[in-house]
Amino acid sequence: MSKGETTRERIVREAAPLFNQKGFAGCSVQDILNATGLEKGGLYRHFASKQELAVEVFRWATAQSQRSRTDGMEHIENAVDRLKFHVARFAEAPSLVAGGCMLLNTAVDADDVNPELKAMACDAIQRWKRRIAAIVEYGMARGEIKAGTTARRVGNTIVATLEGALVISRLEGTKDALEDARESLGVMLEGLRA
Amino acid sequence: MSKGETTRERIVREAAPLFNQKGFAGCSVQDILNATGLEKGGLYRHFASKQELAVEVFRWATAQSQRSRTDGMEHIENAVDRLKFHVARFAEAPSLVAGGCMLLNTAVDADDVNPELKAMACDAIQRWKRRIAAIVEYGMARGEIKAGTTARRVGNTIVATLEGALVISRLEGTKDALEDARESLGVMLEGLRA
Amino acid sequence: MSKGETTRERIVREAAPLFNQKGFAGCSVQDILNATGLEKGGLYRHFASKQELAVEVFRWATAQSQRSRTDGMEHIENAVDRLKFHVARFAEAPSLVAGGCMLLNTAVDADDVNPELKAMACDAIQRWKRRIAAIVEYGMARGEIKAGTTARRVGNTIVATLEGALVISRLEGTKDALEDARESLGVMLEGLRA
Amino acid sequence: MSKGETTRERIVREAAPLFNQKGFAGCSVQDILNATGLEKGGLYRHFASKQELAVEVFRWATAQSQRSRTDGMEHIENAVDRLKFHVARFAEAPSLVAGGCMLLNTAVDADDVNPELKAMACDAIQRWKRRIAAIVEYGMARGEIKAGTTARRVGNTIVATLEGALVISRLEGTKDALEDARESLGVMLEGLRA
DNA sequence: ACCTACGGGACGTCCCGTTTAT
DNA sequence: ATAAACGGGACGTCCCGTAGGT
Repeated sequence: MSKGETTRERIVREAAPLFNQKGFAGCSVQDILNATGLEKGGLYRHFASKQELAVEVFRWATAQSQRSRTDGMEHIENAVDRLKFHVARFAEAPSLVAGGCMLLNTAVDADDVNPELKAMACDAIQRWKRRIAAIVEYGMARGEIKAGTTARRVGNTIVATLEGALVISRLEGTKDALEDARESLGVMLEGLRA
Repeated sequence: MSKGETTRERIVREAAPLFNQKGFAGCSVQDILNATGLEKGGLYRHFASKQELAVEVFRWATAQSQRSRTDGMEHIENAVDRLKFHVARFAEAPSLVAGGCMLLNTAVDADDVNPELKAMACDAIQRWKRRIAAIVEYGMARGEIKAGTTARRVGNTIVATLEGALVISRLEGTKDALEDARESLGVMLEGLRA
Repeated sequence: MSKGETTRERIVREAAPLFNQKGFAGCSVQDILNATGLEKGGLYRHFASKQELAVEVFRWATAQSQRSRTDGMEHIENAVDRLKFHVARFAEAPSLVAGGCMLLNTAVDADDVNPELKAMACDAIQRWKRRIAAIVEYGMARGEIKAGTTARRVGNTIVATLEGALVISRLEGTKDALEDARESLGVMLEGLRA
Repeated sequence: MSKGETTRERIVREAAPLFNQKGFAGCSVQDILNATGLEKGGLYRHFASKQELAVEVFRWATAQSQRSRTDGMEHIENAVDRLKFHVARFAEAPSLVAGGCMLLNTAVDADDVNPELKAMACDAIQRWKRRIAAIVEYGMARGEIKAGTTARRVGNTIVATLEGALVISRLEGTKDALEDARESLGVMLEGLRA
């Protein structure tokens, strides 16, 4: 890996928590320079604009967290158990990058203001939901989950509840909300068993 | 109401969607001047700082939305029905101010960056949760809800799921997520009946 | 005097030694910000460009040093004595601004590179020479100086010798060159007496 | 002379006027590349840094001009005449490199900013002054110059006056100042005859 | 010796939030 | 309530000097 690539990657990694905590508008290029120890020239060699860097950061963070959330999941046979495992994973380690779930933060931050990031967030959340729905369908095919279950609804509910709970958790400084969400989702998922 | 008070209230009302859509850092004082037709001096006569205005906006928006979400609710006798009504209300009219639920937006926007607003958001969300929990307890007292139900968990779950679903809905531009959330919460609430 | 004017003047005063010591190209805007404690916006409000500031600095420094070099001179009746007084003044206090005579420094710095500053330096040096020539002519009119003396030559010689000596003095870190120049010019001026 | 040495010397020769006219800070490496037709790599093969090149340029220019100013001087027997010849030489051909006397320019440019070049300029000017003083002493020994003449003062005066006059001349675009300096120094030197 | 990559940092424009004078 | 003044600082472009690879 060339020196430039190493630097570029390092910038992304070190900028991620800044964008995630301060938001796009609230995070200045200077903040990033301070964090990385670079100067303007050093940064803008690698990214054409703050926007381009933010996009790269989002892409990187999303890839990171998806990997961490699905790692080891495939070893669980039963679909319901697999979904419960996924929920538990999130409740235990909800964010890899300081500042909470970058997906949710970006969704809120970019919504009315940054179409490019908004589209990426939308895409990422739909991929996540589809992954859950796929497990539900797989479970129905295997007869582990009640026929007639709406896969899409399960996806929406799990994602919505977990993300909402994370916001509450962070606000309160407790894991309560995440634990309660896990519990409630657990009840819901048990109710799906065939 | 004096002329000064009217103007002050008008500023708050017209600034609310701007803060809500662009976030605190992303919304400039100039944006507010453009929206209100005032000049800088005119604005700073009413508010000592952008921060003070944002606080006022948050206070106003929170009061607004609480009123709208509880209006008429007290005519419903049964606790479970009352909770379902509350959920439905949110799913139908999730935000009064353009830009989504100001509570959630502020929670995400202010979290690592604006302690004053963060504290207010935390406070508001806890009041909301407590109101739900109170209904659960009232339902248990009246024998409408299973004894042993964890009131706090119901509050966390309803709030988390609704807020999470709203973010997804806005991102996707569909009501799907909100509808699915309502459905899932409906199932959960039916499960609470004694 | 308004606050802005005060600041503007302060910038000029504090930038003067920087330009004088580092030269126009060698003195960065950042150097000036550091010295004044201002930020970009604060500086560029008062000056449209680094060039404009440099011009202002030169104008100010020139006015300063002319005043200091002619102060009290007019009380000396005899023309030769007046010239000797002028020479002594320069030898004793050759520069008010750190970095040597701004006139000479600018002449050298700007010569092939900054027509605007060059023209100003040229103008200033000619005014200086003309002032000396005027004293010579006044001395001839009063019969204190030999008829037929070339006033212009006296001006050129005094200015050239003093400026050259100042450069040598600063280079060597001694007053030797300035003292020697004063002595030699003294001999020359005595030779002019009628 | 190897090809490498030729190129190195060519760079020095072609960079000299650039440094002399623009100053060290004002002359970019790119300027030198344009003048020499080299690329960055080609230049840095010969010089470790811009500073090293500047040093070499100064050394070269100083040697050049000393040679030209003393060439043929030794054929003049009488010390006063020899000094007058030296003065005349300077007045006629004051600088070999475009941009004026590199010695003076460097002295002014480097003074507060580049200790290495400053030391070299100081050294060069002192060697020059010492050469003049040596002629004065030689003249006194031969009985051509009044006993008791301060050799050092003559050196300082000649160098200061010539250098000062050159600056004025270049600024005004006339030879006037140099001619006047020659005339005045001539008078002074005649006054030294035993 | 060329060419390109690299990070440093100068420059100036624009807009920000606040204060002040009117 | 307006309008201008004020200083802070964000942004991005450009070029700088240097280092490596070819």
